[in-house]
Amino acid sequence: MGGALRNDAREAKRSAILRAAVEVFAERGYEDARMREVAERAGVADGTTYLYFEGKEAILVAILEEHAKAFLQRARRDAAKQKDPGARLRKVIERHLLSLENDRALAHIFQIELRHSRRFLRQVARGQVAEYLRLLQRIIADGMASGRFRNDVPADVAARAVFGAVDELITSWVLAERPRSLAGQAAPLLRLLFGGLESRGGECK
Amino acid sequence: MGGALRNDAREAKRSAILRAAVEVFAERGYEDARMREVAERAGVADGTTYLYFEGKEAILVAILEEHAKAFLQRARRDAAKQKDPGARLRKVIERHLLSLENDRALAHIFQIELRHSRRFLRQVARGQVAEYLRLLQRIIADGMASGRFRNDVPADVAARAVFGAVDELITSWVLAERPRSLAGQAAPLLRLLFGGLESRGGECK
Amino acid sequence: MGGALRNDAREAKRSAILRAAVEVFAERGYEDARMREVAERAGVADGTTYLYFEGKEAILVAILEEHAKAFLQRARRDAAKQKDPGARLRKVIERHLLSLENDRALAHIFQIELRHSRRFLRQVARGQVAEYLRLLQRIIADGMASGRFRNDVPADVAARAVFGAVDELITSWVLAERPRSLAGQAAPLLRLLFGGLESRGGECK
Amino acid sequence: MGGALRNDAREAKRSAILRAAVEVFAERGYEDARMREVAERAGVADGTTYLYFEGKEAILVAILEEHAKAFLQRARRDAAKQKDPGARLRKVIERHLLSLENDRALAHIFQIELRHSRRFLRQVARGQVAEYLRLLQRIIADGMASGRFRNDVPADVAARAVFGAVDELITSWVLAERPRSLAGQAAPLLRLLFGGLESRGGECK
DNA sequence: TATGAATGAGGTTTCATTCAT
DNA sequence: GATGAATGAAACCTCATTCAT
Repeated sequence: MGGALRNDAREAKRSAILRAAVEVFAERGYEDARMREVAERAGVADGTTYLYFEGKEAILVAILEEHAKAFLQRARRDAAKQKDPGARLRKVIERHLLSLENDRALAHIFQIELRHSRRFLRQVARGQVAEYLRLLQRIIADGMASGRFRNDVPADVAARAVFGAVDELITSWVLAERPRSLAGQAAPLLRLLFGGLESRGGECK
Repeated sequence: MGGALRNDAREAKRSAILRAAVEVFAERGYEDARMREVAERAGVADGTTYLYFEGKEAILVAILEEHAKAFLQRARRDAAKQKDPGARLRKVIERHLLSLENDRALAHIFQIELRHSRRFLRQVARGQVAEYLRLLQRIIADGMASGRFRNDVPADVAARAVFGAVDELITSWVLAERPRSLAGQAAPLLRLLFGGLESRGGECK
Repeated sequence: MGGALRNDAREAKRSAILRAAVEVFAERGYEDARMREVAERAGVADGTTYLYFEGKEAILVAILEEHAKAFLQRARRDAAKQKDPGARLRKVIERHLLSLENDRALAHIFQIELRHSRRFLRQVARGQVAEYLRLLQRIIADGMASGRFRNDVPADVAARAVFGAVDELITSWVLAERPRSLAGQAAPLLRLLFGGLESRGGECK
Repeated sequence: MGGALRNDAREAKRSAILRAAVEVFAERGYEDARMREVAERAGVADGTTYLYFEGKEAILVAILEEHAKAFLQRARRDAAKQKDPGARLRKVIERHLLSLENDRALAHIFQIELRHSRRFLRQVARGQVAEYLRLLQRIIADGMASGRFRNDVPADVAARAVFGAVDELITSWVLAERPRSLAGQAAPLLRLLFGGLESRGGECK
């Protein structure tokens, strides 16, 4: 019980450090962020951060994994609730946009700071993205199997295209001085992704 | 004649430095790249790089601007040759994919190293992207005006979605250990972008 | 108690750095002095010096201010003990000569290294000199008021002349390969400053 | 004759470089002065300065030697014209003050930039000062021998005191934002140097 | 467990000087 | 002689990380 309490305290401190890091990384950028400032803002001493994380980059990794994991869970749960692949995809994309619109500092980390170096991207960030891409790909493949989605495009290419489109919208939003609501762009984006650019000519009824 | 270096000799040295920088930046990443190595590989002394560029970041900017400008020019010229907005868009996207597939180190710089920091992105890189987005948006708007493209999606959202989809494919390719041909992915991507995910159901015969 | 360093330990380290700097600056000259050597001689790591001082020039300023302040205090206290302006001036000058004779490395800094640049002189070093000149001027003005000193010479000119004479003696001493005792030159210098060059002819009995 | 002409041209270029250096050194300070700016202002190419001087410091030395030599010559000639040691000393000091008041940039060099480092002072600048001190000392010794000057002060101490007093007045003037005429301070300074600080009491009628 | 003072590696850049033309 | 492009040595300082307390 004492252990549980101490575990709670430990967890709280860990969270404080992570949250402080999200803010500082978003404000100054990862490279220009100072561990000292992270520690200060978390209300702990410089050295204490190293009792919770291996180092600066480990904090970045932890931010990524924690949020990515949570997002993927929610996305999977959302998807599971929908029968139709179209609805599933829609739900996931909406979740994606909403998750980041609700936390701009975190969005900043995800869209920009996590894309620093090839090494980092390859070893860490893309692991989570790959996971996400697999989810998208599975939904799309299901849609293809059911005849709902076209099947003359490889599912992995489609998944990456969908991800890229969503991702770019979010990056624009993060970089904009006066961003327009992300959620508001979900509908047109989905219309586009589902129906494509071309107008469905009158030849079809 | 004094020391007046012929302009083409100067230009050759400048190019050598830029090319060396592309390679070193791609190999080690911008942050881990050493100016010494850039100079060495360009076959000049350390200080010489500073006669041609203000500093390390200026080299990154020069790489961006030089290639982005050239790409935009080619893309505009390509587009101008096509009457149909659909063909125009297709041409531009193909050009985009091909340009980077032909120079993997450069692709690396464009997809990863140029996205370092918010400051850099906002002030420099996104300037070029914005230019490119405007080109896409114009083509799409034309297509909408002519009835070729659907018009229930804002042209700027569509442009960003298209750019994002292409961009993500390239990033995957850059990060892949054994990348599949980019050009080979152009056709399915275009099919998807033009026609959307949904199968044009049997209702249309 | 955490890492709270006792104040005297901190003070000791600060002093060690300052003393090391006095020596290195005197041996190599400020420009040729290496921060690494200062740190080494102070027995701390390179970076530690920057925990105590903002930078190299800040160390030079600290040397100046610390010693100048202490000297001025002693000089004022000395002066206060004397009733007669003549005795006051004598005391201050003797103090000035002795202070530097006792610490040749420090004298070197004061006579030479602190006079580097116009900027430095104007902004920093001369501030302390001005303080000292004001002390001299006040004593001289007192002497004039009391009839002890001639009053056909502006007190500020007299103060600068006195300072200049003392200063030059010290500089000569600092630069000499085999310097003669500075204190030993105090008496003749004072005789000269008080009585002037001209012999007080026999006409005065 | 052709050689003479070329010599003139050579001499003119040498002078241009020296004058440019005086200005740049005075404006920026020796350390912050750029050889490029010296060359530019002299109207020659960077490398050309090295055909006339060994390097940057050699230019500083040349400035010193040229002007010091000329000054010493004039001072000696002035002195030779006067019979009385008092008048001789007065003439020399007035010449000293005037020479520098007439060329503030040069005065800056002499009072500040030439006092950089111990090495420089010892090896170069002080050589000229020593020469000057010898002149002063000789005059003073003459005055002592003739009974004009007191002889209870070593002539070399007196010479240094006189030099120091004059030197300090000039330094103050160089550093002052709104300097008062130097020549105007000659009379009181001389009164002080000759008569000393003490009022020659009424006992002397 | 927490602290925070201390560490020390590491790199961009400047600029006096050189030398091929 | 003149040029000016090229050279390359050299050092201050930062800051992630450690570890004695």
